[in-house]
Amino acid sequence: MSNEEIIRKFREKGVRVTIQRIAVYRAVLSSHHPDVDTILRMLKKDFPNLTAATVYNNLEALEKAGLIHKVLTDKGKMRYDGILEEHHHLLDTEEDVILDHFDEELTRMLMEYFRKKPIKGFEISRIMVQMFGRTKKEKE
Amino acid sequence: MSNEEIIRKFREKGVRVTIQRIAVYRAVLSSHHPDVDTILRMLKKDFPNLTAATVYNNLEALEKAGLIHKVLTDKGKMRYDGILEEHHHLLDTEEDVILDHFDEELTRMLMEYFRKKPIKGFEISRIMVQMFGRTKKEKE
DNA sequence: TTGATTGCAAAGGTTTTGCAGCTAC
DNA sequence: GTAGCTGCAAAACCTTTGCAATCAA
Repeated sequence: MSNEEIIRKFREKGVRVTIQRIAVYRAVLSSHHPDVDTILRMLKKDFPNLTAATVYNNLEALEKAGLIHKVLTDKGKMRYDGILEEHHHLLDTEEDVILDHFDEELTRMLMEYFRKKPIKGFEISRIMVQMFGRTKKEKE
Repeated sequence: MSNEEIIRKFREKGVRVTIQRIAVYRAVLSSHHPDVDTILRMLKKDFPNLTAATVYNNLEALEKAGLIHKVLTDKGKMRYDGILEEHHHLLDTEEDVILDHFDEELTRMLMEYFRKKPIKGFEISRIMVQMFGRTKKEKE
């Protein structure tokens, strides 16, 4: 994505443009669920003075603007996701594994369900289904 | 629940019985998604020497035994849930609050959905929907 | 008896905060 | 000009670990 494109996106969302913020955004887009430390390491080359505080600040700003999503690992660590596509999780109850599960039909069905049957006193912004179970062993 | 009942449950699951463990289990059952600190404070009266380490140990043991569930807040904090009945969660993205959402229709709809459209290579035993969003302020 | 649990203290790791100087708008 | 951002250091926070004494089975 070109810088101009990113800057346009930021402006659209009322997000201030700084080179660090653009870099953080790029880092999230270009890697798979990075955590803060990973992002820091990725950007240290270009921004030797960059610190965790700034990365956190920017991730928060980008998330508030709806440009990225926060994902929590099973251990409660923050990771970030630049793919805004809704997805769900398969959690292995024995092996501590989380798998992404993309299922547009499911997502749509749930959105529709809650549109018809809203929850009193709660405004939903995102729905995620967690399926607990076991990964089936494949015959070999 | 009587002590005898709890002890029977523990034995059934092969969980060692200690008074601290019983107390931690009671604390989870009797409160809403408590975090470790809340449990500690609840039990300090009766167990002045109780420490976080022991609470963590016991929560882990109880979770492994399937007697309670671990839930992660939107902020990545561990909370525990003693309700094993199927239900869903509303997670406040601002306030570190978890609300239970009982909705049999939703649960049934999802079970039906996955019965018709099973996930290849994964056997579902429990489905939980997490809805992230904001608790709406009531007009006063 | 022996393997698990407790409680204490300390460490570990992640995220947040305060603040002075700087920057985008 | 001013509200917001950066970078630094320190603090805050939550969870885990090591270990000696104790306890359940």
